[in-house]
Amino acid sequence: MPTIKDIARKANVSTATVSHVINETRFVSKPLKRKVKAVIEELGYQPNRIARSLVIQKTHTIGVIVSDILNPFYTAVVRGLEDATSAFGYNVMLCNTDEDPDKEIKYIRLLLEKRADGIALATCFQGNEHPLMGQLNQATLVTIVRRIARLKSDAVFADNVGGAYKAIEHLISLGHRRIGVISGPSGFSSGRERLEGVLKALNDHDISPNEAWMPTGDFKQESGYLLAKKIIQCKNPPSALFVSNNRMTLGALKALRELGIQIPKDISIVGLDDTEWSILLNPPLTVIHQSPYDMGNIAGKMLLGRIFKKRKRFKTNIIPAKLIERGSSAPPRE
Amino acid sequence: MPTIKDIARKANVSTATVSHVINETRFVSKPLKRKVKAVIEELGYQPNRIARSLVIQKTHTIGVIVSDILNPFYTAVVRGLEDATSAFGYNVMLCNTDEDPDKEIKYIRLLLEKRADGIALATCFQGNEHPLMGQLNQATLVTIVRRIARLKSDAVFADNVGGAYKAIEHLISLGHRRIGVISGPSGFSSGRERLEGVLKALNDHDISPNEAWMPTGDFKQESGYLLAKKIIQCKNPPSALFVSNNRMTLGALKALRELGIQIPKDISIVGLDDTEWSILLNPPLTVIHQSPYDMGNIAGKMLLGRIFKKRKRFKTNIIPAKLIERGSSAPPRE
DNA sequence: GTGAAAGCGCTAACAA
DNA sequence: TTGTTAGCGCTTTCAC
Repeated sequence: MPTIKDIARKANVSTATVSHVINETRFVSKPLKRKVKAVIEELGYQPNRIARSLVIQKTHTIGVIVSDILNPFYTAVVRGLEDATSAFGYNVMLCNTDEDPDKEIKYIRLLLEKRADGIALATCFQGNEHPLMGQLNQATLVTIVRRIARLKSDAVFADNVGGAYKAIEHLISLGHRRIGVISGPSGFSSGRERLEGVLKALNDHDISPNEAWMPTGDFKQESGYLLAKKIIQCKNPPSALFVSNNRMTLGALKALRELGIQIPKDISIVGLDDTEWSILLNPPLTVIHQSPYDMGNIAGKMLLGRIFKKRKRFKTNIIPAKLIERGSSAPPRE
Repeated sequence: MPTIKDIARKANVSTATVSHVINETRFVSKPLKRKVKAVIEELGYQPNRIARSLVIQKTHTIGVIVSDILNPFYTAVVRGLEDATSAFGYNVMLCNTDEDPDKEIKYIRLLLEKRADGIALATCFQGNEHPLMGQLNQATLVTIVRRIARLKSDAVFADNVGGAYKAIEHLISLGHRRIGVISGPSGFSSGRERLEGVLKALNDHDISPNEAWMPTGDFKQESGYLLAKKIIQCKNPPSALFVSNNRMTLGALKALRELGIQIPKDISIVGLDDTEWSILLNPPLTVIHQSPYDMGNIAGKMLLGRIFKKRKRFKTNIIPAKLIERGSSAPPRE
């Protein structure tokens, strides 16, 4: 594989000249430029970006860490990030943690050692701390989806409180007062804030929450399945159910189908996250849409902004959530 | 940011020794080792893998090029690839082409210049050639999903012929003889081979294909939508429909719903690719499952195999497709 | 057991 | 307008 030296030798110029015609970083006369380009073509020269990165201290690589790309929410986040950054010549390194803290640590270290120019992190650590806080604080970082309270960084989150509030408000406006909720782990800001929105909405309408209808899941399909069954099978089930993420919604819908529950006749359902299949269900699913693509896209832009301009103050960007009313929510039977 | 020299100086050893304790690549006495590690810890040293890559000529990076990660099929492929390679310390660079040849070219060049150790390519070029054939032939490459006939490389494909054959055979076994098919572009091996499987199955059962029921789409949702409408609205519509990829299936299902067509009463449906929502539909969707996760996983392993062992002969791996019978296919009305 | 130093393939300051 | 060369941060050969 030819190097810049081979090109220089064969074209009778210096490596500096070759470098400059490749990067258009200083004037080179027409004839020389032509000759260099011809030799590059002839030898099939491919500049070595590793060497280049070592010198310029930039890799044009962005790392993105999510729990699982198979979750369409994260798929969209990653796609948004890719679109935002690839337009500027950046590549994205995809890292799936499967909610495994060890994997997250491993990946952060790897991205740091590979000198990624930026990292978008949807952490799987619950709580306000992160074991790699020290290094993260020095990195070009944007935290996404889940907040790490003690970490100073740019951030992009969904409006979890608002989204959950809208879901509950919608059900209340339909006449429901017996409302079940499957929430997520309170260790995640997303879980905590969604529950907060739920409680706020209930409180604003003088409905006191019923513990039996409000179990906490782990954001995974299986727990949506199990908890939905539990809620339905309790002596006095609610007339409406809000499920606070798309995996658990999937599980809950499976449970309802198995139990032969009719939606929305027997129970109204509102899910969190719109998906490509929401509209295909019978009835189509009412959801809170969180705009994951936009979240990723904005995260990418914030990262680029920081890489280019070196802003000082950190910014947090809250992406609005909106209610999409479809057939799975209707007034209660009574 | 400290370098290996800083560590060496502070620990009173040579850079060679530091390097060797980091990589465990030659014996270092206990005391020295301890001291070096202490200094590394103290300064928060993070080895620079860019510099390392330049020397060892390995980046531990795999590039994967697909048309769109938002398509759950590719999501699964990428996830499988990531699992296979990350276990060996590799990172994956995600590249979405949106079926845009220019983007594909750009990404291949970029991956080559960044010296990715391997590339998994699901091309968007139709036909037997690839404009970057020369460079691809020298790269560590595995072609996936879509074949590039003239390219010599390892390969992983679905059994498109067999999958489509099973779909049609299933419908025939239910009693259908009026079978519609929405195929994909014949420029893609996936489109061509699926149609081949369809025709073979029809032929094996002495059914002559009806052109009016067998339009060719472009693998995108919109074309599934339009073509399904067209098929349903023709004077003499079929009693069963096979849709040859998941995007077009999504579109076709939307069209049927709009037209108020009952599945499987009015028409039986078989889709290609299982999805997380197939089972939630009413009725659940009968599909041909292609094991995209396995495809990605195997592609990753083949890449690693080639990186480690430098095999000489190329291998092509055909992943079997299987029929998953669910409620959307049933005997015809008559 | 350990160290000195060449070199991986580039960029860019400095010189001409 | 172009060339020389130091150095980016590592690995590894060769010497001791």
